[in-house]
Amino acid sequence: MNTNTAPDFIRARIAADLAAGKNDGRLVTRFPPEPNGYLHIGHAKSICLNFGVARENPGGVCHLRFDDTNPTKEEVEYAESIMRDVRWLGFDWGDKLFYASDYFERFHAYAIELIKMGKAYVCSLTPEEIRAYRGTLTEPGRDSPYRNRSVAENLDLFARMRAGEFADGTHILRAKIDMASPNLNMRDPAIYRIRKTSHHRTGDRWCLYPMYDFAHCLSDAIERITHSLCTLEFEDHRPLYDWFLDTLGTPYHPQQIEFARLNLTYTVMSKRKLLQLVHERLVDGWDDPRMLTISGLRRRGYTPAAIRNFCELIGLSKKDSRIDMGVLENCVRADLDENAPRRMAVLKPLKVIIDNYPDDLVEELTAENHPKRPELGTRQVPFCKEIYIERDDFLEEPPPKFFRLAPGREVRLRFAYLVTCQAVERDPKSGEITALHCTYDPKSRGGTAPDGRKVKGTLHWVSARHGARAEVRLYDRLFLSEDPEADKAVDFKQNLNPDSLTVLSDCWLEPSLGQGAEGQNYQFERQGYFYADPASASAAKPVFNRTVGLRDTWAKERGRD
RNA sequence: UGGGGAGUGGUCUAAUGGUAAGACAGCAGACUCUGACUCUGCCUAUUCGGGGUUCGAAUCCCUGCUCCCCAGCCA
Repeated sequence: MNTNTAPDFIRARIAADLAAGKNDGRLVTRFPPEPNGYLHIGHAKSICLNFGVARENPGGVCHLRFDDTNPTKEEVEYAESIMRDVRWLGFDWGDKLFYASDYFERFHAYAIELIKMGKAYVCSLTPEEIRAYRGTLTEPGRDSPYRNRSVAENLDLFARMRAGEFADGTHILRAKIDMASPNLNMRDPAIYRIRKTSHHRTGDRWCLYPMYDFAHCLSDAIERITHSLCTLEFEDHRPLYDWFLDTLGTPYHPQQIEFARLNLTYTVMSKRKLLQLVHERLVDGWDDPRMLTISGLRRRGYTPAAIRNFCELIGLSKKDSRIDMGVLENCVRADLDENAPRRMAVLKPLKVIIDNYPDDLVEELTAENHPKRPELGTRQVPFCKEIYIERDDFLEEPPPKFFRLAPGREVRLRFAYLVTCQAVERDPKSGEITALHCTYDPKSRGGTAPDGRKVKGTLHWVSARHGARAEVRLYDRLFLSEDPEADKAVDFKQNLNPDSLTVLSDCWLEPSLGQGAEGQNYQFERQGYFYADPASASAAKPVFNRTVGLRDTWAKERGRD
């Protein structure tokens, strides 16, 4: 699918490193999520990169490492969902599962080393004071009054911090770097803060926890990661990443390389905002099919292959960009077109009575499961005098180029018969069309007339006497504007699309779809791809989620008037 | 008027001093028992602007502009 064979700048660099014999020819990457939320499509890009690069190179390895250094935000539920999602996407970390929290003792030892070198100190300023001392983007910061505490005093204080003698926020351990650095990250950044919170893995063993900048580079070094790939916003953390490792003289010094994170139109990607949508119940949980989380996409009916292909297609660079949602949609269409079995389902039913069809006759007609893959076989679909067709497939006054059903017009019922509309039945009060009367050509069984006459329109249908009733959920984009976060003055939730979910509860499925379809992808012919919602398996009637509609040039044509 | 990044068709990505390529979108058509799929053709960039070096510049130099990130005891 991706015809552009040129490697991206990261793969090119890795290839060069490998060719130059760097890192003894090893290649080790890592995917380092914080277990503070569910994975989304943006993480998929990183997962495909890190695991992909490892898979592509002989001997390459990718670690899954939980960056669990902040117990106030992290939960096991998240860690579990992350593992499930990475696996579902088709990647395997083997026995390379790590937790930053497993290194807490080593981090602590490194911190003490820093103190002994005179490169770290306990600062007892309040958070507000620290901010004031930090200076601004254009003014240098000022040294903390605690900056010159003796090594002995720092050691003592740090020990007492660990022992739990101090309350949250009263002291932190800081690196002693340069309060005048133009890079704010270098103005004596925090290394350890006190958090009397129990951790999802270490319980109450610790009351002080390392900061990201300290923990991440050390974790990478401990695991002997060769290429530490992260997003652009960490670019100006790289000097700090390098400072810690150089200052401590770790046996190994990984290379951090940054790339642009994924943005998509009509959605938000930050975990913080997704969490808000979940907590404020604006969506139906992390796996709401409108969410661009991995679990949401899964429940929507996306396939791992489609997501992987998408990640490959969009490329990799350092340029801020926003990918059109249509690209993602095309990727599932492509996968499902090839792999999803076809079925017929009527979403907005209109009854059709075939007047010249025997009252009690039921015929089992043969329908192919996939037009291009005969090996996927056929199925039998019952046909009788009363059927449903799609309301949109009939128009009393058809406009030009409309070649579906209309009074006096003949169309084909897919895999069945040619029928001609003879009369319209309507509600005398409302005038609403309640049913159509048609006649069929008995000689057109299967869908072709022996005289070879052509009909332009083919409609899908379901037997009104045999079909299974179902609920179908149609999803539209979650937000109204391409970039819901564009206007910083407006809450992004103001941009939510009120019509992002449409529930159709009077849908009719061909009988083969009535039960046991959960977790299956189908194409409902002429409509789109649908996924039998596993979360609704116990509902009274089957529930199908629309993954994505078929490309609809007729709708486009209509949209022009 | 600090620091770090980035600017190539509508959108992504490639071309790494040798004369702008691919994909998606769009448009037109062919095919069709899915107005799908597939196929064909077309369209859109003198590469953010301005200078310079060079036989030759998207690539190198100078200069200007625009956008993104950084002032958490978040990651």
